[in-house]
Amino acid sequence: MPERTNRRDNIVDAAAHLFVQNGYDATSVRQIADVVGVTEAALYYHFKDGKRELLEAVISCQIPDLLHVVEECEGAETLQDFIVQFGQRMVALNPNRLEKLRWMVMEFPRMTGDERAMFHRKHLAFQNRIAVAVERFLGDATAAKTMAATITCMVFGYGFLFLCLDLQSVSDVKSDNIIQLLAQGLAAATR
Amino acid sequence: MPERTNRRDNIVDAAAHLFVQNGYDATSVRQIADVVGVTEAALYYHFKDGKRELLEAVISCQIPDLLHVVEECEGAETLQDFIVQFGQRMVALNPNRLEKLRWMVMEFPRMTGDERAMFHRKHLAFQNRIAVAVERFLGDATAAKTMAATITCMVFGYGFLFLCLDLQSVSDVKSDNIIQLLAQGLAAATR
DNA sequence: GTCTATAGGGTGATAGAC
DNA sequence: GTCTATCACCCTATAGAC
Repeated sequence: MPERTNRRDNIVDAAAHLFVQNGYDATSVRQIADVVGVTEAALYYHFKDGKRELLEAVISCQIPDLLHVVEECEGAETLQDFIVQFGQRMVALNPNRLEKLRWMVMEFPRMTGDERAMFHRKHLAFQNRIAVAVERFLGDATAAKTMAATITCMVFGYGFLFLCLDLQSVSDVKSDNIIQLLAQGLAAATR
Repeated sequence: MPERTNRRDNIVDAAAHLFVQNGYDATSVRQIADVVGVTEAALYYHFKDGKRELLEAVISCQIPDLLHVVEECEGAETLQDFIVQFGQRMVALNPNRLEKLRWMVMEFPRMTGDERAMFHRKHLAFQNRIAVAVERFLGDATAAKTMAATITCMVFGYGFLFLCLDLQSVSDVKSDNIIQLLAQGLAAATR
C-alpha cells in the first residue's frame, strides 16, 4: 500500500483531517508534514502555492456527497414515507459527514467564488435529486422544488442545532418525533 | 477583579467584532489592541489570562437573544399565522445575528462545558418560549415542544443553508414559499 | 522527491518604568 | 492603567545539497 499511494493524496488527506478537526488557521504546515511523515520543504514541492493551495485541494474533495441517501429512499410509496425514510437516514449518517459540512460553513467566508460555486453545484444537485424523487407525489415541478428545499432546511437545521451544537444532550425532543411531525404535515399540505 | 471598567467593555466589543469577522485563531491580540487604541500590555492588565479569557468574555455576550422575535408573533390567531409571522421575522433579522450564530457553530468545538451550557440554556429558553406560544393552538405540552423544535430546525436550517452558505444566490426557491408550505403543513398535521 | 538549514516575520505573553 | 522593550516560540516559505 505505501508504494501505490500517491504522496500528494496522502498530504491532502492529512490536511483535510487536520483542517476539519482544528480549523485552517489553527493547523500549521509543519503539523501536516509531521502527520504525513515528510518535511515542510517536501510539502512545498507538491504544493507550490503553499497552504492556500492545500486548502483549495481539501475543499474540492471535502464537499460531502449525499446523493446516495436520496437514492436509497426512492422506493417509498407515499410522500410521508419518503420523508420519514430520508430524515432517518440523514440523522443516522456517519457523524463526520456533518463535521465536514460544519467545516464548510466555517471556511465559507474565506472561499473564492469558484470554491463557493463548486459547493453550490453539488448541493443543488442534491436538492434537485430530492425534488425529482418527490415530484411523482406532487405532479408539479415547482411544488417539488419548494418541497425539496423545505426538507433539506429541516434536516440540516436539525443537524446543526441538535448534533453540531449538541442540543440533543439537553433537549428531550427526539429526532423521530420531529421527522414524524414534518412528514405528516408536508403530506397533509398537499392533499 | 473589581467592577467592569469602560475600557474593559471596549476591549470585549473590539474582540467580539474581530473574532466573529475573522475567527478566533486568525485574530491576534495585537490587532485587538490596535483597534481599541491601547498596547498589548494594557490589554493583558485587563485580562490576566490573555486571549482565552477574552474569548470567554466574548462568548458570554455574543449569544444572540431572539426571545423578542417570539413575543412579536404572540398575537397570531392561528398556528399557521404564527409560523408565517415567525418565519418571516426570523429571515428578516439583522444579518449580523446570523453571523454571530455562525460563529457559535464555528467555535463550539473549542468551548468549555460551561460555555456550551450557557448557549444551551439560552437556546432552550428560546425554544420553550415558542412551545408556550404554540401550546394554545395544540392543547398538549409535549406536542408543543415537538412543534417548537421542528419550527426552529426549519428556520435555522434555512439560515445556515440559504444565508450563511449563500444558497439563495443560486436557488430559485424563495423563503416565503418554504414558510408557507411549512405553516400549511404543520397546521394541517394537527387537525 | 526529499532533505537540512535558515530567512523573515508574526505570536502570546511578561518585566519594569511612569 | 498604560506604556516601551523584550522574550521565546511558532509560522510560512525558500535555497540548495543529495
